[in-house]
Amino acid sequence: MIAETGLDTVTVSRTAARAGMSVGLVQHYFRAKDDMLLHAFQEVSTEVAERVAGVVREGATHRRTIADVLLDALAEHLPLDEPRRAEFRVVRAFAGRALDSPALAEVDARTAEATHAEIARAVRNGAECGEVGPDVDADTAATRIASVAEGLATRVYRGAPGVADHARAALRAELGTVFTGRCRQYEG
Amino acid sequence: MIAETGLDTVTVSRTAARAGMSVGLVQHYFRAKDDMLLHAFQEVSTEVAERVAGVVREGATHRRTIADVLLDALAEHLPLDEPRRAEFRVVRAFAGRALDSPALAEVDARTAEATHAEIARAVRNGAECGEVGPDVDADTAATRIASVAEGLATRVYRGAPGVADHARAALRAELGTVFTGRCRQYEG
DNA sequence: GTAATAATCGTATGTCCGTATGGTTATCTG
DNA sequence: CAGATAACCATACGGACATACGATTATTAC
Repeated sequence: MIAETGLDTVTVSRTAARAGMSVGLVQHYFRAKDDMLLHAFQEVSTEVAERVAGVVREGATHRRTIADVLLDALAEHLPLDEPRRAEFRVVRAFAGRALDSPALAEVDARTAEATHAEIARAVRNGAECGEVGPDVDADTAATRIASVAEGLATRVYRGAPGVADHARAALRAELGTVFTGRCRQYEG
Repeated sequence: MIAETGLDTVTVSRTAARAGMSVGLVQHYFRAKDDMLLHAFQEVSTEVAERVAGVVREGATHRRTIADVLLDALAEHLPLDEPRRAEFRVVRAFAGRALDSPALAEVDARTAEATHAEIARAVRNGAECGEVGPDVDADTAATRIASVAEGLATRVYRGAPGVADHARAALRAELGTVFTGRCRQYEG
C-alpha cells in the first residue's frame, strides 16, 4: 500500500481491509499504528538486506571477483524494475518520515551503517586479495561508493532520460576506480 | 515549522497561528493546503538555488578555479551547520512526499535537473579552459558528482561519526578525479 | 474438561483537520 | 466619494481517523 499510494494514505482500517481482517485484529497485533509502520519498515529493510546477502553468497560460491559481486549487490538497490521501484518508494517514504521519528531514524541509520560496513569489508577483502591497491582507505572508499549508489538510485528513480541505461555502467566505473587490480588467486 | 517538527505536524491553523494571522487569511492566499505546501517547496528550492548562484558569482569575480567554486557550490548543500540541516530536513521531507505527488515531484525533478546542468556546464567550462581533460564526458561526470554530493549529504545528516569532518574533503577528492589540470589563463 | 490465552469482530468515541461560509474592515481606483 | 478589490476574521460543517471497548469464538495447556 505504501508503494502504491504513499504512506499517508495508509490508515489502520485500510490496512485491515487489505489484509482481509478487522480493525480490532490489527490492534491486537500492534498496540499503535506507529508500531505497525515501524514493523513494516524493519521488515522491508531486512528483506532488502537478505536479498543482498543472497547475491553475495551466490557470488562467493561461484568464485567471482569481489568487484563483480559488489556491483551486483549495489545494483540490487537501484530502482531498475518495478518491484525494486516499489521497494524504493517504500524506503524513501520511510526515510522522509524518519527525519522526525527517532524510531524510524534508528532503523534507517542502522541499515545505512550495515551497508557501509559491508562495502568497507569488500574493499578490505579486495586489498587482501589484490583487487584493491594497498594505499586505499577502506572507509573512505566505502563512503564514496555508498554515496554514489544512493545518489544514483535517486537519479534513476527520477527518470532523467538516459540515466537508467547507464546507471549500472556508472556504478561499475566507480568501482573500477577502487578495484584496480586482479585477485591473486585467479592468476596463473 | 517543517524543519522543526516535520511535514505532518503542519496544519493550516498552526501555520496561521505561526504567521500571526487567521485561518481565513491563509485561505485567502492559498486555495488549498496543498497549494501552500507546494509554494513552500518552490520557495525553499529557489532559495537554495539563489544562494548557490551567489557562491558561483562570487567565485567568478574573484577568478578562482572552476573546481574550487564548484566545491563551494556543492558544499552549500551539505547539512554541516544548523541552518543547512534545517533546509535539508525540509527538502527531504518534501522529497518523501514527492513520491506520491506529481506537483511536488515536478519541483524536485526540476531542481535536480538544474543542479545537474550546472555541474555539467562547470565541467565543460573546465574542459575548455584546461582544468578538465578532453576525454571526459561532461554529463557522465556531472551525474557522478551530483550523486556523490547527494549521497554525502544524506550520510552527513545521519551523522555517522567522522563523516561530517571529511565530507568536504571527500567532495574535493571526487572533484579532483575530474578536474585534473590547471586553467590555461592562470599559467605563465 | 475447564481455564486461560489468543484470535477475531463490530462499533463507539473523541479529536483533529481541511474547507466552506459569511461577514467586516482597509485600500485602492476612477 | 463611490465602488470595487483585497485583506482579514470567527466559526461552523463534515469527514476521517486512531484508539478504546466489549464481546465472541477458537486454541492451547493442564
